[in-house]
Amino acid sequence: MRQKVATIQDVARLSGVSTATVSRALSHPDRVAEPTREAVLRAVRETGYVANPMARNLRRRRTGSILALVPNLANPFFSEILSGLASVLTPAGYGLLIADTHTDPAGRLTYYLESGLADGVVVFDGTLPEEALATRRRPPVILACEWMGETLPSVRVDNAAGAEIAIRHLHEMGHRRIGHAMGPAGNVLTESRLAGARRALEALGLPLREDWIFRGDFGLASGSAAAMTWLGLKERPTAVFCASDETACGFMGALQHAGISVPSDVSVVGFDDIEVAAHLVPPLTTIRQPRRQIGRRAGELLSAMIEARALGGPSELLPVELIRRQSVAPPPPCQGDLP
Amino acid sequence: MRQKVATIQDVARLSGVSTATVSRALSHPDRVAEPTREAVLRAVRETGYVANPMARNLRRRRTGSILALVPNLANPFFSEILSGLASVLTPAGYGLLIADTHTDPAGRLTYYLESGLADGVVVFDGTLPEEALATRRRPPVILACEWMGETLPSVRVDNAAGAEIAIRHLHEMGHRRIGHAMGPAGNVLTESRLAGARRALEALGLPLREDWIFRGDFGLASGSAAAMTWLGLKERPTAVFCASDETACGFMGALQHAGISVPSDVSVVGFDDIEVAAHLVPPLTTIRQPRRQIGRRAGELLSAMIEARALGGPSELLPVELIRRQSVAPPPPCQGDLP
DNA sequence: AGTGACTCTGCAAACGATTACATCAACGAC
DNA sequence: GTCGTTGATGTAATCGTTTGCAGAGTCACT
Repeated sequence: MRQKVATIQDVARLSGVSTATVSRALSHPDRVAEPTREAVLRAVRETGYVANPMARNLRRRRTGSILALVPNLANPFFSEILSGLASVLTPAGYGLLIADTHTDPAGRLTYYLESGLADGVVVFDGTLPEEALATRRRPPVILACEWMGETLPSVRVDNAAGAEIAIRHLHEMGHRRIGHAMGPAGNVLTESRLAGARRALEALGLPLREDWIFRGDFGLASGSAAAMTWLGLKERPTAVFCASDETACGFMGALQHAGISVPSDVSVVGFDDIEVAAHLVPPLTTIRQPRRQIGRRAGELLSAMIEARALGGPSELLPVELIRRQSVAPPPPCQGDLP
Repeated sequence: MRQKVATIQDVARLSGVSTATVSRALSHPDRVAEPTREAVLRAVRETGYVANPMARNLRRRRTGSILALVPNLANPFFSEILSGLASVLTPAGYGLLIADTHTDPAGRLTYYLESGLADGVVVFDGTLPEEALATRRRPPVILACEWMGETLPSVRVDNAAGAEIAIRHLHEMGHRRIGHAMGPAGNVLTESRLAGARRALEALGLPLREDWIFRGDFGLASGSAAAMTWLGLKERPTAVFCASDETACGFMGALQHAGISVPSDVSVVGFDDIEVAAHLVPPLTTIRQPRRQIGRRAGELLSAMIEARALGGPSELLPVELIRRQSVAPPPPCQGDLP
């Protein structure tokens, strides 16, 4: 029951010109005489003509869309970044195609890159095999948040620096026994936040005890799990730096459900500054990543690469910021410093 | 610096057959003789040939993608639904194109529908002008969560019933003074949750006082705002049913920051069961919407419509469920029932 | 009047696949 | 030996644009 849609031929016939002229009247208005243009536009209005994007793209050898590879679409962390991305891509004439790399079969990934399905790709998943992205005849690629090696351009924050700021803040508030709830093993963010935390602690002359490192995956549940581990500890850290806000939220929640008070009994710092952080009880002190801006810059740099037909381009490091809220307080007096 | 990619012609030449045979060997393997097929496949491997989707789609008169119109991409409520959607669309051979209807200019919307950019559309934004969707020569459209009139098929939950369940639960727990934190005006979800709440209250012989209705927009901030209003009330409801979990979270947070205790001083019920709800303090009692399943069913129904070349199709109502957690308790004894 | 220069438009060739139709060989039945 | 059938392949049209090239007209200047 699909209507037959008007083609450029119909418009040409109706306005008494050739299809070439119709095409020009629409995409290069200044290359066609005023009266002709008007006739064409009238015919366009009359037929309701809209150019077929497939045909156009085939001819122009482009696709008009950008592909975002997201590790897990269900993770709200990405939604705001995608929103920033869309806000710059749409005006630039690109559609945003989204694929979830965890639910997609792995082989599909190279397909995405080689098929010419997109004019450019934004990769949010640093765990993708690097060689998959190294394939030739691929469109420009930019990494957002996560990154790999030095080869591909990326937009991200200085994660290690963020971790250092978090640790130093806890130290300034008097904490000497500091733990860390990690992200997933093998992830660059995990590694560099851990490294930053470790570096800061060493600079302060504090040990990062192995049993104060809680393995996780950035998720809520892994925060709860860390809380359970914390509860079982004989010697507990008085503060925990969580590798993500979600984890911090799960951690605080589980602790409080168990009757532990935050920040009186234990202080918590997160990472990301997701929207809910300010509304938690207590409001979460955290390291803010400018997520919307990450999306925007990724989009801008990528369009520039496409424009320039370049496979490489500049990277960008955006600033992080410590957001002080109420999940951090001086450590409980009874516990004192380590010797 | 873009590599010249292999076309079907190259494969044909290399394997010594016609392009027709190459095409058949790839898309209808059983229609071509065994040895020929092998020769073709070998040539494909050798050249690294991947069919150009633009050309294929042009010829097949399809696009291979589905468009999701989301009111606000930054809202995590949608991420899990989109994830469910992607999980059924990808295996079915469709890409997921996403557009944010709030950042996109309005005119763009009709363009999206009429341009033939997508083989089908999932609309999450019930506030779109209905006539925009009524346009002819549009692809199949399905509404998810929100809905309009009776014309278009939709996948959603029974919002009014959900609201009734919430109210009845509060009533069973002893509450007689019940308020409601609304969603945005003019939204169908807002209307039907409000209507459900009102109906349940009337059935129980309880008034829904005007000053116990807090206007909002489903967001966190509007929850905080409702809390401020609540604090300023002379006569306060002992329980508030919030139209979304985000709002409930903002509401509880702000109340607790002001020293009010949940659920001892006031009980709260949310709507949605977003992931964080279980990790809040106290864990939030809420009405669960099967979000991932909403996405999945929307995808399935939409593919069926596309398959059948039908502009209409069945709607689907998915069940809601009361998730009892700890944000609801009997009302404080001192306040008693209304006369 | 001849000559560039310039503007506007049309012709027709891409773009890269799919597929209706034609062709041809092999085969079995009569 | 002929005919119809079947299966594999090739030929060429088609999808709906964009765009290089060329032709036609106009104008100004020598």
